Amino acid sequence: MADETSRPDNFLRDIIARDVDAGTHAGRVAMRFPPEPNGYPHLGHAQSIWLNFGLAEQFGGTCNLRFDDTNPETESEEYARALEDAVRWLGYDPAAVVYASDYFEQMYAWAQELIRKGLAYVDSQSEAAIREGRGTVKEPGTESPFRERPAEESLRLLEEMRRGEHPDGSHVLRAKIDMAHPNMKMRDPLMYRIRRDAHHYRTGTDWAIYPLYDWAHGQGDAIEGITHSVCTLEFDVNRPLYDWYLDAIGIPEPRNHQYEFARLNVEATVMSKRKLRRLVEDGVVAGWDDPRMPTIAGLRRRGVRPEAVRQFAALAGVSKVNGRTDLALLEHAIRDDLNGIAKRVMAVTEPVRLVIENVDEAVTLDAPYWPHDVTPPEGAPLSRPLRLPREVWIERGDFAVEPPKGWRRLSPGREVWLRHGFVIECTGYETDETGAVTLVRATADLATLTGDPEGRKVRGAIHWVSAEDAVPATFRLYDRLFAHPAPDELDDFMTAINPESLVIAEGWVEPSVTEDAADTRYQFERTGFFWQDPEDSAPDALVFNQIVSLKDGWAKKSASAAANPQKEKPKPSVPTGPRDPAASLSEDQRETYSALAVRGVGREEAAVLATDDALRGLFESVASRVDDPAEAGNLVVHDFRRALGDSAIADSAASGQDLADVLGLVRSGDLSRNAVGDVLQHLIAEGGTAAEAVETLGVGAVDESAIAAAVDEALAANPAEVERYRAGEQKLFGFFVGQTMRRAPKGADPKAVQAVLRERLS
RNA sequence: UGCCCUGUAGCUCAAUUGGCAGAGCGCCAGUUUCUGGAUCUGGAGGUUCAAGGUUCGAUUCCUUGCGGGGCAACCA
Repeated sequence: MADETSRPDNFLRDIIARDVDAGTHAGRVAMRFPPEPNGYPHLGHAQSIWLNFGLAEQFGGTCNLRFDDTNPETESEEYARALEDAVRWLGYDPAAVVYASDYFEQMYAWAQELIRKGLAYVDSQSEAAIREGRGTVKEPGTESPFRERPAEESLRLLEEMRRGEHPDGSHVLRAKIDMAHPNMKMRDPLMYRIRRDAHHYRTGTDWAIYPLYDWAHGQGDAIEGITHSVCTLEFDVNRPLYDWYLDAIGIPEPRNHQYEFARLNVEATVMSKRKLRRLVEDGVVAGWDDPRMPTIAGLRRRGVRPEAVRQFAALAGVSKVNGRTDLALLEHAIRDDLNGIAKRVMAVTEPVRLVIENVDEAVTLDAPYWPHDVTPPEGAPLSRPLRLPREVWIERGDFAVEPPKGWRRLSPGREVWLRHGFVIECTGYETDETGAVTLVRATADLATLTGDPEGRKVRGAIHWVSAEDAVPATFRLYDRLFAHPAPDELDDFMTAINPESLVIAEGWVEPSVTEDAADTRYQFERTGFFWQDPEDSAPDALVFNQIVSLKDGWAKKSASAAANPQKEKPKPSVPTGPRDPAASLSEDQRETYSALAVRGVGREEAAVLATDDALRGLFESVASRVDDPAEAGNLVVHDFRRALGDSAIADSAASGQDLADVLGLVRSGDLSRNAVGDVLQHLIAEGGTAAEAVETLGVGAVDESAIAAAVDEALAANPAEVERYRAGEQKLFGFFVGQTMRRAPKGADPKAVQAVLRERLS
């Protein structure tokens, strides 16, 4: 696969790399792209495809294409096919093409198992009652009266549901978790619903019940041996449920885990299926493959190549922040891709006739297809003959009766190059009764035909086509579909439609194009990249789609001169003022807080301790052994808690005595403050005494000579920085400390390092 | 009366896991040019959301506040 400009890193790559290094799945990486076949694929899918398949590729892993077809009412074969086409068009080959519906039988067996284990039950409440019972985001739910139904009864009902003996909505299967769970997804989520009369595009009427997303997704991942299950951000609240189901059916570690990233949004377009459908149904666009659509089909018909789409996905990057990517980035990726493969030819989209008065016989030029700075693709023709006769078409926009400042094109009395030809000077023009220019007159300087004679400097060059030889053509000039950067944030996104998103122009193209393959991509010089519309173009009626325009410095300059540049106003800074750390404490907690503060514990630390009984217990245990409550508070609240990470205090093997010993070692100078974290981590995980931990970790006090050696090494390795420091860049001192700490033995005391550094650098 | 995710340049993302705040795109200049493209060079642009705390040292750890997003479908 072609090399994309790859980002230095993204967090998903980091996670996978860490797992591979740790040998978590014996180094295996298995991804999957899991679309629901209920709509046409778009740029967002493209990024997901790039991410999943690309990541798998990078780590020598596999990636499946799995259709998440658990909802028979919205899904179809047609969509599934479009999705698979998109994957292959983007250049990826799935290790396997699979379907969630392949696993229905297995999922059913697991569901029975959950019922037997008392982890699931058939609920016979109405849909409304279930909704009611779920509570709200701020209030706990209530348990269903069917929650304790005997397993045999649930089993029997489920079997009947499966066979279609119960009408839609009469029963559901629910997991038995916790109706008061702060995460709504965990309040006895539904596993199966009845869709008795639905016709699934693959399983037909075999099933009368269908699994819900959560009860299907992780299981599919597990069956396929997926290692990293990547999905979009809104599923982060589903992750606990994903893991709960895997636990419930007994999938052991190492197993599949879910990670979330932010879906792609692009400036001036919409990406939701609903909105895209509205554009099609309201006739705003010509169809799902209209070149203005952000669909894969649209991009494809526009003439964009998969290389550009992949490049764009890579450039856009991956993170957990919802943002909106500049359209300029997409356009850049497209231009960058086409720049090296599109031959340059000439076409005039808005023609006006130019008569060269001193030319009678046409001149035939040998015009290069490629500019000097592009190396042509292998085997590509290098040039074509071009007839330049007395009359040619030029672009209406390239002639001005009264040229504005900075004009480099034609106007009365001025000179320009006719691209590949000679310099002409405008001698006059004709207009019709409305004042519109109908014809431009010029004389050629034939001496310039073979090159630029000494001392002649003509700034501009305009493109043209022979009026005698050119072929008529229709040009579809596409622009952004929406005139607003974020149409989906509007009350009605349809009000933001850009009326000029498609301009159809009738003009002329040079005859050489009729000899090219129909899917040839061109740059029409000074206009943009084009190709023939794959549906509507015919040899005797050429239709060209603009893939992307060229960057137009002149248009930008005139536009920005017109619109008065508005300066961003500085955001008003709201003074926050001093804060009471105890402000959000309850009455009781506040009392505890005050007592701690009086004893000398820092206020921030006291506030933390007041809300956490377990932590406060540990603190008291430490404080009773050292006579400095402030230090004990800092150690427990900051160092200990950080070292603890995600584990619980109860799981810590470190005692109050151990922590007190650590403080003692710091005080006596036997342990650097810098190494406290490592020692604590060791004590928490392994137990033992503080002294032993220092010993095993080798972070004991470091003698002066070793520090001096590290300092010298650090300074020697960064001579330029030393010079800058000596020249007055004081802030580099911290940099040297860091460099030295990295080289010195683990237990080195930064204060000692600084002392040596100061001496060496003075 | 909640829970989760998340705030770094105009935009999209980095920052060797606590040690000189960077890149691409965009923008502005200059270079080059028979494409106002491309190339090449340079530049501007930062209170790392804010205030406290821990630390020799904080974009990174802690606390609180503020902003953005998500969660109450028998959708995914």
